[in-house]
Amino acid sequence: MSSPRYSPRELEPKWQARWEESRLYRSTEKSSREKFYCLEMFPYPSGDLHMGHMRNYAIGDAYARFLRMKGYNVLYPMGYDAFGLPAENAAITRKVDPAKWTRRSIERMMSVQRRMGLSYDWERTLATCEPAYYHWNQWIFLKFLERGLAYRRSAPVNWCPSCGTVLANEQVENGGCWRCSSQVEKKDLEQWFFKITEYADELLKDLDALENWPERVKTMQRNWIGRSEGAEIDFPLVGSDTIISTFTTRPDTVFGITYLVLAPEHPLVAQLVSGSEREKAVLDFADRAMRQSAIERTDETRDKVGIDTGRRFINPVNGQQFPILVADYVLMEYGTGAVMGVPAHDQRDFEFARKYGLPVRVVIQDETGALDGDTMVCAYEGDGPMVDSGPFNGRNNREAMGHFVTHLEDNGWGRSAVGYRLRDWLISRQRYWGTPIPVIYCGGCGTVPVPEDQLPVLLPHDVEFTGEGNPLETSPSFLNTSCPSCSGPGRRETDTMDTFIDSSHYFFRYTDPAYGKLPFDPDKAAYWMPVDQYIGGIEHAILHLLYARFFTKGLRDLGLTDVGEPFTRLLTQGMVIKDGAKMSKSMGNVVPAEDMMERYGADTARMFILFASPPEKELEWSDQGVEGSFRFLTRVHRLVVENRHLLNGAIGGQEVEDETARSLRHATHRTIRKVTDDIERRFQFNTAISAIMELVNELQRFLTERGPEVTAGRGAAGEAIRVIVLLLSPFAPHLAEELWETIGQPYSVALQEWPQYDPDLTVSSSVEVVVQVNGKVRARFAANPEASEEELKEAALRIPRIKEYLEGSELVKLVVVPGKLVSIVVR
RNA sequence: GGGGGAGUGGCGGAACUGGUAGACGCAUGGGACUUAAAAUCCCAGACCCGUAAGGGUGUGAGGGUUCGAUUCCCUCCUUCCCCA
Repeated sequence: MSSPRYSPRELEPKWQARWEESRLYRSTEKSSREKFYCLEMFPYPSGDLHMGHMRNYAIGDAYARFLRMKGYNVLYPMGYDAFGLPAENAAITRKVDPAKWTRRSIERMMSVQRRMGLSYDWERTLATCEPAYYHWNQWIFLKFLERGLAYRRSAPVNWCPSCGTVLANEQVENGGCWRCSSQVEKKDLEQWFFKITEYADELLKDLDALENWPERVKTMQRNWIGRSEGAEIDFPLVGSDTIISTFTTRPDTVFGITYLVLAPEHPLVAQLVSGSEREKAVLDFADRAMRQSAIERTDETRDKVGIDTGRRFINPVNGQQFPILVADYVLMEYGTGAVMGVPAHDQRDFEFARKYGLPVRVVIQDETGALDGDTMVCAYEGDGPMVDSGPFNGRNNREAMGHFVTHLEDNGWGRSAVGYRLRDWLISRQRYWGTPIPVIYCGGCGTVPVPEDQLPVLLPHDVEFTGEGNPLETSPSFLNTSCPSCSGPGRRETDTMDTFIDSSHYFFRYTDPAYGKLPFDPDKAAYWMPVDQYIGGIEHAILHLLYARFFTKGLRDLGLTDVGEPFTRLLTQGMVIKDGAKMSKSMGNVVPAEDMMERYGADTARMFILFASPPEKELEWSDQGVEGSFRFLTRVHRLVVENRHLLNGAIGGQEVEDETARSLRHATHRTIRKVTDDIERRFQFNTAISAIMELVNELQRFLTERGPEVTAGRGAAGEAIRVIVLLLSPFAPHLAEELWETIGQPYSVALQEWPQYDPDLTVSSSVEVVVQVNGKVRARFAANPEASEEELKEAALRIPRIKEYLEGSELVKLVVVPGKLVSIVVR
């Protein structure tokens, strides 16, 4: 019997066209089925679809297809995170319009995604660079402004000299720019911020309820938010009314304070030394320190440098006076920009105090009770009884912690306080290809928001891309406008928004991407949100996932949604590796997705990606492995085509079955159970695919044994074929669709119900039981799975080989695990 | 420096609740088919000793708990990620 070859090149485009034309994957809210929102992190359209993308989509699509067959009403959309630097750089170097460049890239990206045969509802596609989308960035900005969640202030900011723009704290990695790795500088600039710190506590607390997020992502977010409890303490200046406030997590050490250090940026520095003979020296020092990066300044291996201001303060708890210094290792961004020095109980303070000859005063003793500030060689950071601490002497420092705060509060010296590492989100970018911030500056009225009915503020086209400065400043038509308030001349804000704003609410927009009244239709969002399964790279563990959570809470507080957390379940996929290194252009080890599909077809590529590794782990690329997946699909294709006549008869149960047929049916039903469980509960596609391979092998053995006519067990074989096609359809949808038609079933395989297993057919009639003697496997025997402990014990002891082991020895212990093993201990 | 993963044949990986380590696949060796090759199909295989039956060793290293540990606990090594 000859059969047509498996030819993905013909078969895949054919089915893709058919799916599109029948609008097979369109989703609507009008359904009695339970909703499921499955989402992949949308890509930045660079034009190249790399293996990381492909892996992301192969996982998401398999899952979405599985859920549809399981009976859910699935929303599975795709869009493009289309603002950003590469488009603008192309404009500078090649003089192409960023909008055109981006549109072309999106088209290229989309065509590869279509070739993958992904089951997106393409009618919901969006691109964040479209005015219909970024309109809503501006709208949300205005609402945030009204509520005080957006504000402008001058602050020392991270400046990337190479990108020519400022960066948020989250976008600085190891002191470098997250995009180009250039060393980040500090600059004082007027910038727009979003007040994410207002939600710091909620963002932290709600992590606990995200049961289906990877623990490490939650840990990373917790560390990033960095909540710490402690106290804010006020220190009066000697000879002045001025007060310096510091935050500390160790109020129990206040009696050990021997100096105070200010950050070079601290606003009081200039005032403190004004007119004194130290003025010049201190200001010069501060100037030099500020020019260094935060990384250099806080490097713990490096010598700390400071300078005395000559001024002194009073420690309110004991009335003693100590010096105030300025030092480079204190940063203005953390706490209040002032740090109390307790050298006896903080190693950094200790090193600093020894270097500058500052006193070291022990207030917590260790177990020897012999700590002495003058002789100790390192700080004691442990716990113990308090000494030299007034009313607290003799008490344990940990236990007294709360009482210290009360003591401070009662005397008006300070208050309990909570500190966060999280800073407000700096959203201004001095770039063209982003969302214009909808604000106008008027000589008379000051900063005036653009009225809602004048949105969107569109990006102008009369701009020059020189590579220097913000291109928006070269556009007179954009720059010059009239004040919405007094109609006088006004000047538009030329900063654009951080593109992470675009990705902070796009998942709401998918629920109705054309909606014109608000960022999204509240009713539709109420139906679809939250996202039930989100899939993307671990690199977004902090940035995007934190911003998106913040926005969701912000939108909730605007009354647009009841949802407080956007993503119920999160899957972070592992990287794609080749030859032991991350697949990247710079490594030169990239395997282009398009080439893969050209050679083997989309189904093979998808099969290999899912089979080679579980989704969360790294995936080692192997060209030979791909070959293997292709061989498997070819084998399935031939097997089904050559045996399609078997489907004409009855399926299972309705004919006399011999033992071999019965065992094939068992294999079929156990495979259904295994594959379902692997996808649904374990999210482990590699083992699901292995299970299908095993069933294919089993079926092939069966058919070879029976010969082409298959007199007995036709039903069992037919059932296996049908099940294989169905189980395969989430992973290799084109081939499954083709084979489904081949075996005479109605279009489409994607609309079929996921096969169910018959529990009776998953129970085997016999299990192999292992007999261990002193922990070593010495024999095996077949037993009834229901056999009692007593029966198994007797059966094991009857085995001649086991008898030999027992001869001349004393049986010490015997353990029986029903259905599994008998373990015998002898001496 | 702090926090969190990971370490299993030649390779990717499996072993889900402490119960037969190495499923499935790749590569390899042997065989069938073929004039030949490709493709396909069948068989073999952790390592060591042994013709074999069988025995011993084995999940990064060392120790512990247990009748039994890839799985739990302690110490250490290597590596990756995050934060400094």
